[in-house]
Amino acid sequence: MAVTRNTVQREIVLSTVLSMCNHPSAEEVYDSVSKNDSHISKGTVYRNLALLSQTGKIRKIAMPGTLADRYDFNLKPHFHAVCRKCGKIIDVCCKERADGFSFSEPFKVEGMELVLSGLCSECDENSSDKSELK
Amino acid sequence: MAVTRNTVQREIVLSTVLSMCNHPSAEEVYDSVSKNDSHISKGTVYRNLALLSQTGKIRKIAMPGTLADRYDFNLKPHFHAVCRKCGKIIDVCCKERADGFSFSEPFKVEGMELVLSGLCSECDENSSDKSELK
DNA sequence: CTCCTTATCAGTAATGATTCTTAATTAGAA
DNA sequence: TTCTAATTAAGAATCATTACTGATAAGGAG
Repeated sequence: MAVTRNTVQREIVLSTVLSMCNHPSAEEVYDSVSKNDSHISKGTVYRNLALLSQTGKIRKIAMPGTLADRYDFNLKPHFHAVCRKCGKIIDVCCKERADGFSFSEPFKVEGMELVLSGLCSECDENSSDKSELK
Repeated sequence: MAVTRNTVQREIVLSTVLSMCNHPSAEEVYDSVSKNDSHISKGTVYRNLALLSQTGKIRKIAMPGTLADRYDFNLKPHFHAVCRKCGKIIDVCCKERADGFSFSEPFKVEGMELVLSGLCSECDENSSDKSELK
């Protein structure tokens, strides 16, 4: 419903994410924006990252636990692996077999967290569907 | 290294999780404990849930985004699906095929988040391994 | 059984990521 | 150009979780 406007802030946030190839967090996007271009408030960065991922311009990577969420310019379907020590994120392609992961670089898998999201049967039936939950 | 003691609080937290079959969050465990048994402080509940999952008594389900983490008494390997509306968690068995998920009850999949954790090649090599990252 | 070390506790302040609030600004249709 | 709703900056608020502090108690040594 909402009419989406083209703002310079939104354009800067988008181009910043597209220029960063390291799955940046909102904080890192904010830092990069602050360093390079004009000043954009942190709330605006968060809001635009959410908006851009909703409209499919970028992709949001919801990290487990209290780790900060990341954003990805790569829209092709793939999964991610986080290094427990340095926090680096590595792309993972999922082949036909469940056990056949292929990594963009070597990675020692210690654990995995898969969470599917959607609707349970009850909520699907009485679907006044407001996306109550985050 | 740390010698683990047997405390009543730890025993209560464990038995509470074991008695709850609905993947409770730390807050829900705290509520249940407060309602039934004696008083245990919230910090103690959090600490014991972490400790119990580290020692393999229960399993921690790190939820993506800002959703509260959950705990599971079921140690058998399986994944989880969260309802976007009511937040209910449903068990998912992963068969041989990547596309072959089987659910404990009907669920409409709208999205999935898979995050592998472990060590990238650099961190694996210079492994003074302190688990710096959460 | 008593003593002693130190893991653990209760209570609460602090943290960190994210969202919300409010008043001012501005994109873009009329 | 004018008007209005979308957007912004700045900072307060929220929420899950962790850290801190002084008090308590588990369990091995004697």
